[in-house]
Amino acid sequence: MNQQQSQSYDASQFDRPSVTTDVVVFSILDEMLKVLLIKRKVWPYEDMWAIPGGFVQMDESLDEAAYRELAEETGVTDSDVYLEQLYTFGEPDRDPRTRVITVAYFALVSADKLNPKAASDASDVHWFSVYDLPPLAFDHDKILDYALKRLRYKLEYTAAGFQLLPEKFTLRELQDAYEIILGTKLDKGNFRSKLRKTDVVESLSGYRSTGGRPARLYRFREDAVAEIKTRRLFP
Amino acid sequence: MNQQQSQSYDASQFDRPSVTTDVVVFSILDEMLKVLLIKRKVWPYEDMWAIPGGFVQMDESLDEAAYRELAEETGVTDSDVYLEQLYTFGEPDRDPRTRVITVAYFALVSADKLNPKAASDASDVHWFSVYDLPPLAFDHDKILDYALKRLRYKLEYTAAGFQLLPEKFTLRELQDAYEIILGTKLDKGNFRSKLRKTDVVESLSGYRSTGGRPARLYRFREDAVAEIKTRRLFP
DNA sequence: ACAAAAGTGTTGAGAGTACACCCATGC
DNA sequence: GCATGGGTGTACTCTCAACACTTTTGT
Repeated sequence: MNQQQSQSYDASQFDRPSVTTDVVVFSILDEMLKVLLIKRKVWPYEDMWAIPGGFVQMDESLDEAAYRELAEETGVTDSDVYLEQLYTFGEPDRDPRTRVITVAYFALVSADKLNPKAASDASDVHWFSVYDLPPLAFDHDKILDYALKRLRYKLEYTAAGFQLLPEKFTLRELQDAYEIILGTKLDKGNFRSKLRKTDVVESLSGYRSTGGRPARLYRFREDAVAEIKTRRLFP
Repeated sequence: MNQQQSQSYDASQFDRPSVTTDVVVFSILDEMLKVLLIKRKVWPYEDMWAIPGGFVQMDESLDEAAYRELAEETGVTDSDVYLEQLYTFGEPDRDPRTRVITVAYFALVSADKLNPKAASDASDVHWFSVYDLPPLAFDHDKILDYALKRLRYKLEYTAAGFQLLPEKFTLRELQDAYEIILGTKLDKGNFRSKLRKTDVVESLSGYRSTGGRPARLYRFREDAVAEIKTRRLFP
């Protein structure tokens, strides 16, 4: 049945799937890459952890639905966050109750933007290290795997990682964030020289005292174009 | 309303959106990058061109729905084609009839795999050059833009482009395909030397006669890992 | 012999990487 | 002074990109 031939076809008389948006929320807490999960209270998968999400309302776009879910769970507003559509999961049997198609998003939130409730350890909301995850409801392990892959990929060729830091930060803190997410050590000198070339940060007048020499504070330049040419397979 | 709290929430009593899959089918015909469009016969957007697609059935996955649509329009089977989920479009007013959420896919099909009907110029099915498109129904211009961007991007760092060629091909034909899609001239020597390093093709015994020296035939190596490390923003 | 297209090699510029060294502060 | 972490420079290697060159066919 083609959409193009459907004037005489009244779709409303047929079964329609439910559509939800689920948001994989990442943040850096306690020097670990963590993800926000919610404990289910009801069948199915009762008492298991799940990615926050909910039904898309008839009058809101998918992005709006995702922002709404994100705000409900973390208290962050649109401008404070990086949100990107990830993938749409639609296996017929992924939810035993009914056909549910889930448009998954992933979000990067700076720890200092989280509201107290989301940052606290309520029994039904918890931040888990991505290296120490509990069993997850539905196919949410698949969604989380996918989100983590995309986050790492994104970080390697864009400046999205800045969304995980407070507005002012030192270069060491920035490098730490990258190392935590990518799971590798980076060279200090090379990290900084490349950063200088790409013009994505600007130095501020302030300093932050550390164990040794105080570190200059920087901030992200809003107008910076922070995408790098990819190395191509074929020239 | 959270999915997690929805045991007592019977979603079926609420309105649900319709969900469709639309497939942007690319092929190389007459040495041009072309896309398959279908002429609408009914309101809305009557007599305008549109990307082929249709409703997702309750017992099929999104991928299956996309494959089914693709087969209906082109006659190609699963194994002959590259198909990838693109993005999900869900603005509330994108279809004036009812709320429709569309999971868009893009496909690469070799011209020699197309069945005669799809390859012919029936009045309601037509291959358009991506540089000479008619006005499109719904938000299909946006979908097509997005698909083209992703196709080019994909081609630059994977070997997906092979799906657009017949099984046996010369290196010149491969380079032509890349030039057509990317819209730029490539250097013959560099193209070939990089290809040699990456081990994605193997030479066959046959030759194809051309205007000058005959060209050796090659085929794509199924087992080849054809993804390249991207150049990273930060080292 | 010459045109046309296949196919290979060379070379300078710039990017990537490892590592050494200097600087400013607290104790 | 010296430990600690911030900050910079250098030198070697590898990739990129332009272009010149050789090879094999048809006419």
